[in-house]
Amino acid sequence: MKKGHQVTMKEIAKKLGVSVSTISRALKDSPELHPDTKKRIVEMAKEMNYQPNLLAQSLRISRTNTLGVIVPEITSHFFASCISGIQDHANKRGYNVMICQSNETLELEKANIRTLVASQVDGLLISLSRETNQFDHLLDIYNREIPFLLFDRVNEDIPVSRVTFNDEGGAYQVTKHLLETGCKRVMYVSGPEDLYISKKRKEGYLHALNEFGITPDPALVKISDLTIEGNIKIGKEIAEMKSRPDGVFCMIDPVAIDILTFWKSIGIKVPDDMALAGFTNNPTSAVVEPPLTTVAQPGYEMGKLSVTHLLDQLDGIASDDPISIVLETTLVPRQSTKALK
Amino acid sequence: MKKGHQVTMKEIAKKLGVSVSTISRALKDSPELHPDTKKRIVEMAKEMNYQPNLLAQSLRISRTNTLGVIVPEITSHFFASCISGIQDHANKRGYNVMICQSNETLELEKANIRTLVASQVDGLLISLSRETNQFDHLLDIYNREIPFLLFDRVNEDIPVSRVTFNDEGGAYQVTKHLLETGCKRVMYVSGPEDLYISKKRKEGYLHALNEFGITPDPALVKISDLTIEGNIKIGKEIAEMKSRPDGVFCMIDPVAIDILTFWKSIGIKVPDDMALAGFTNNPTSAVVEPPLTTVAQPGYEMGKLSVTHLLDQLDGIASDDPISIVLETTLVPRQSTKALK
DNA sequence: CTGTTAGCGCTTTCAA
DNA sequence: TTGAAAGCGCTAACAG
Repeated sequence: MKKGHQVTMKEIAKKLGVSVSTISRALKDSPELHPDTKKRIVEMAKEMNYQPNLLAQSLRISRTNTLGVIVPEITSHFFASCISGIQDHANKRGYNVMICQSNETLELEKANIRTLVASQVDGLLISLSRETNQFDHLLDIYNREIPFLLFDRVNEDIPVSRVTFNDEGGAYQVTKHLLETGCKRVMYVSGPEDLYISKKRKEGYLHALNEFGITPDPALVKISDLTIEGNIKIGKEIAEMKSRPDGVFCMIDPVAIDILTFWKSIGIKVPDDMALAGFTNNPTSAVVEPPLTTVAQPGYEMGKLSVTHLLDQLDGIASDDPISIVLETTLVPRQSTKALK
Repeated sequence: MKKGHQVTMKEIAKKLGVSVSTISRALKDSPELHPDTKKRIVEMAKEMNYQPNLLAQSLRISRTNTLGVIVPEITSHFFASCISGIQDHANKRGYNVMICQSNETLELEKANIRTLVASQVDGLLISLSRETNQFDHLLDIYNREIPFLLFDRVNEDIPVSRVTFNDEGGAYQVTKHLLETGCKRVMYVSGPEDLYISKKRKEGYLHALNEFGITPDPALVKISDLTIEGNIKIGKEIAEMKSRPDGVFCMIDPVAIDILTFWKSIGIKVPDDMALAGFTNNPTSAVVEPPLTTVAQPGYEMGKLSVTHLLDQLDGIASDDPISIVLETTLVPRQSTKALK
């Protein structure tokens, strides 16, 4: 398919018998033009349906007014919300956004960075893939002074700004809630151990246990690979334990939901047999039966704060020194845990 | 923040004392270069961490290898899946993707088109907003010969390719299913009437009724504005009808789920009091209680087919003549409708 | 085998 | 008040 030709300033200039620079000036409403010329040009531009070529502009000023975003996957409601927040607020400040997903692989994450950088984005907002356990690609763009920050899935060794939730605090809240509603043996189902959130949420879990004077029991920490099969496997293992926990806190909602579904199929009652809680507050968590106690993470807000901070840095409103923005989470108690007495 | 300077060919050239075009040739592995020079250049480029400037390349060849995508909202699981399919397969063919959301408004849809066109995307994949009831902006890009197609939320008056589901067929399947499982009075809860899918799904609904020799009852068609409040209002109206339907088919899952939740709160049992079905097969529909009978629409597949067709047209593999691609849907019977005898 | 030149569309000095 | 010229980074036709 031949792409339709776009009108250029040159063509308007020829049609009107003036120079290209005059067109340029007229179109950006320069004051040093004769009103008549300006009027003629503006009208002609409209008539010919002229649209500026952002590519050319960007090349000239070496700025694209475009930001790159890399998320593990777009179909996750949480990341979709982040993207939404990023996009709305980037647009508000005159920026466009290019979105890529790493599909949770290091390889694609690297490739995405390469393309976005080649596309001359003015900055990057990155949420790391599950696989990302080495950071050369990030240090590389850091050394090349390409402005970027990390959000949600971050790493603490890269000297750039980070936007995270208070994962430790959220996990503390929900574990405490389980303990307050009568659980004595609370289990933590984690994701892969080198994930930032796996660690942070475990800290919160341990913190709450400690506060209640409970010695952590290694048998009460399990690690899922976060696939459906992996989650169900954990559900099964728990069901078959000689001495089961009476409350289970899962690192993310999908784990809890998979376990819940499996338990229902084998007749385990939640919360009577075991209480269950998740983290993230996915839309799904509200409609399962029983509705799942979880911790709300405002994704849109995270996106908004992230992009705002990065643009503030780009625009010189904020200092270039890395900062850490921590968003608070909110406990959402539902029927999958018992009520407070 | 000052953006780090990107190495250019010019700088490599100066460092090596050769001309820029030699650099260019070496970097694209031109055969007409002395192997030594080539080697020196490639090594130096690597050492200096050279990355080609896609902007400059694009400007030169008047092609960006970038596609624009406009969806009503990214946080919908269905559209997120479409995007995922689009992105994966665009990348596979060397294209990047810029995604925008219209937030279901005509105004943003227009603005998005403007930006994407100004950014010189090579083509557009558009799913119309709910508000879109005039089409000047589409005719405009059509007249300007910018390649694009419509998917899912389409309009039949624009002479471009369309990718849709067999909405009529899916609605027929699910209505038939309700009738086969014993319902006598099946209601259709539609969205706004000028929505393409509202119409198409109604046709399928009427088709099934007709096949079962049932005269459509205007009291058995309701229209929701698709907000939570609107959906609940419909749920309430149904509950208060003197002669209720015994089966309700909702145009999209969220409507069914909102109604289900409301009904549960007032003690109406599904499917015993009334059977209920949706459309789309949102992840949520599988985990509500009872699980919702629905019609599966493979979003990823739709994205994949859409982008493949558009790229085929761009690459001259497919004809420029508009075609209509229709994807089949699958009935997913679950417990919110009674079982077949 | 390599350099020179021109040009993609636009903006911005510098001159007139 | 307007035009000419240079340049953003890259490629390709043309010349050597």
